[in-house]
Amino acid sequence: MDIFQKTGKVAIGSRLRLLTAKVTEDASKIYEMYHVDFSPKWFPVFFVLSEDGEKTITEIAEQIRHSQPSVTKIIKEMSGAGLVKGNQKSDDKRRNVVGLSKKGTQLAETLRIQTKDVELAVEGLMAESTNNLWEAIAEWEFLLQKKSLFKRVQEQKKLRESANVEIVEYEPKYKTAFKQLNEEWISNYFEIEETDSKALDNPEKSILEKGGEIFVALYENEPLGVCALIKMDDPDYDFELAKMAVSPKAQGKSIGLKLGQAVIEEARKQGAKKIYLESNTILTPAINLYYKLGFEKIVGRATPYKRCNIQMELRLK
Amino acid sequence: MDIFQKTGKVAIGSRLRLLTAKVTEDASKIYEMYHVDFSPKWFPVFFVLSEDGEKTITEIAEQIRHSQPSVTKIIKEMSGAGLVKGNQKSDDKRRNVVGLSKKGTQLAETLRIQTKDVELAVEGLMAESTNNLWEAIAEWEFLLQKKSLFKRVQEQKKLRESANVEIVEYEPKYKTAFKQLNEEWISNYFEIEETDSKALDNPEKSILEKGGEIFVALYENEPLGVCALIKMDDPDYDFELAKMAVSPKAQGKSIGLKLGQAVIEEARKQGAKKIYLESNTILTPAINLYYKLGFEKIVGRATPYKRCNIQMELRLK
DNA sequence: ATCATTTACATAACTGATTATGCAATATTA
DNA sequence: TAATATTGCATAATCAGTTATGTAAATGAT
Repeated sequence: MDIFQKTGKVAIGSRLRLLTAKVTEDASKIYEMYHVDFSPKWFPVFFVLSEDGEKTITEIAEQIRHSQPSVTKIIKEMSGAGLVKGNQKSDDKRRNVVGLSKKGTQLAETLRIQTKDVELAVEGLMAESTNNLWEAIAEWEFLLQKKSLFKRVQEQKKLRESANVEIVEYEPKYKTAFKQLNEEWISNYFEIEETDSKALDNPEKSILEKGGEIFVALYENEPLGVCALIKMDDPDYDFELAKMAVSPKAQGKSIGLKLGQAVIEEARKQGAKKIYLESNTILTPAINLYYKLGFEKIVGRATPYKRCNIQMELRLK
Repeated sequence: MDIFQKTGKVAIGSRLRLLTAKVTEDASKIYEMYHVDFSPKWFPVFFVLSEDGEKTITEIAEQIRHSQPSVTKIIKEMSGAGLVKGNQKSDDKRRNVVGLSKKGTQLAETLRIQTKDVELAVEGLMAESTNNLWEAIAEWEFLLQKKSLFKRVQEQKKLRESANVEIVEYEPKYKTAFKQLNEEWISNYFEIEETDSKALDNPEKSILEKGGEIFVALYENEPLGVCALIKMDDPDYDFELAKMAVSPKAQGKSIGLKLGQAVIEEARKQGAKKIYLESNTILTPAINLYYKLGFEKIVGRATPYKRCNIQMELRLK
C-alpha cells in the first residue's frame, strides 16, 4: 500500500519532493532526446533571457525566484557552453549584464519546438486527470502567500490548545500560582511595588473578601493564567480588571482572552456598568487584548502604581 | 507578472520545486514551534518505524521510496538524537534492524498531536482551493507510472515530426539517396551481396522498368527513407516489398510505417492480391513493422539472399 | 568632501537528496 | 563443497539548490 495513504497529508512535502524528482529526472532525458546540450536547470534562466534580452544576475534571480548565487552559477555554466555572454557594457561596474550569444539565440529556436512537445505532453496528463495539478499549485502559491503554512498550523495548534483551557474560580490551592505568575511578569518589566505585594500575598483578604473574584486558567490541570475582578470604591466604576498574568510558556493558547471574557461575564452577572483597568503601553499584546475585549482608553484618573501609563474602561450594556 | 504564466507548463518541474521548497522550509519552523528536536526529513522514516515496529534499512527505503544510502544517513542522525536503536539482534548479520527507542516512542505520541494540527491546516488549504493538490499529485503519480513523462513527450515529438514526413515517388535525383540509405544498414548488419548492388546501382532498370515503384520519404525536403515495390515473376505473388531503408538519424518519425503504407496502397491500386517480403529476424524493429502492416510469416520459398531467414506475405482483400 | 551605507556579485560552506562503488555475509549452483 | 552470484549496507562522490560572507562599486548623509 502506498505510504502516503497511511501518513496522511502531513507528508505533502515528501510527496511533492518525490514528484518533483520524478519530473526533473525525465526532463534531462528529454533534452537528450532532442540532442541539445542543455541542462534542465538552465531553463528558467534561458527562458527569461530569450524573452527579455539582456538582464543582470539579480534581475534574473528575482524573476525566476532563485537565489542570486544559483543564477551566478547557472550563468557560469551556460557561459561555458557558449550560450550566453556576460559582462556586457554597463555604466555600473558592479553589474554583470548577461544576454544570449548567437549560439544561444539559435538554440532558443530549437527549444521552442521542444517546449511545445512538452507542453502538449503535460496538457495530455492534465486532460487525463480530474484534478488539475498546474492550477492546484498556482492556488497553493497564492494561498501560502496570503498566509504561510506555518501560520496556518500555528492557528490550528492554538485552536486545539485553547479548547483545552479551562477557566475556574479561585481556590486556596492556587494561592502560590496567583502570586508567582504575577511576580514573574511584573519583575520582568518593572519593579515589584508595595501595592503589588499586599494584593498578591493575601488575595483572599485584599480581593475576595471585598466582593471581588479571581479566575484561574487551567491547561492540563496546571494553573497557567490568572486574572482578578476587584471591587472598586468609586462612584464611576464597579470593578477593576487587574492582576492579569499568563505564563510565557502558555503563549498562543488564547488564555488571556478567555480570562478576560470570564472576568467581564462575572462583572455583568453582578450588574456592573463599567470596568476599569490600568496598564503600560510597553505591554503591547496586553493592550491589544484589552482593546479586543472592548476596553477604550481614558485619561485622568489617579493611580497608586508608578508603572501605569494607560488607563482604560469598558462600558457594559 | 508571474514567470510561470509566461513559460507555460514546460516549467512544471521548476514550479513544483519552488512549492516543495516553500513547504519544507515551513516544516522545520513547525517542528520548532512544537519544541521537538526533530528534522523534517526524518519524518517518513520515523513514521514507518512507529507504525510497523522494527525494520531493516532497505525495507524502510523501499517503503518511503528513498534511496538506501539516504535512509542509512537518516538512521544515523536519528540514532545520534537517541530516537532509534540500530543493530537489533538478527540471524542475518548483513542486516541492520532498527526500531524506535523509548525516547522515540515517547516522541511519537507528541508528534501524533502535531501531525493532526498540520493535517487540519493542509485540509484548510484544500478547502480554500478548487483544485485538490493532494489528489492531483496522486493522479500524476499514477499516470506517470503507467507512462512516463519522457515517453509522453517522445510520443508528441513523433506525432509532430511524422506530420512533416512526406512520401513522394522516385525521381532520378534520389538515386544516390536510394543507394546510400540501403548500403548503410546492410553493411551495418551484413555483407553487401551481388544481388544488392545490381538493384541499387540501377533502380530504374532493375525496378521501375519492370513495373515496380520506389517511394521516397522526405523530412524537411531531405530524403531519409526509401522503399521499393518490385514486380515479381511468380504466380503466387504480384509484388515484393524490398529495399526498405530509413536513416538512423530519422528514427522515431514513423517513416518506415508511412513508406510501408504507401507501398501497400500502390500495390492495391494496381490490383495486387499478395505481397511478399524477406528479411532477417535480427532486425527486430523491421519485423515488428511488417507485422504491424499486416504481413504474416510464411515458410519455404527460395531466395537469392544469404541474409534472409524470415519470409512474410500480406494478403490484400 | 568624506565617511557610512547599500548594492551587485562572487565565493565558500552547507543541505538533502542522489548514483556509484566497495565489502562482508548469505544464498545458489555446478 | 567450492566457486559464483546476490544481498544489505556503508561510504564516497556528485548534484541542484540554499544561506553566509566578503569585496568592490555606487549612493547617500553630514
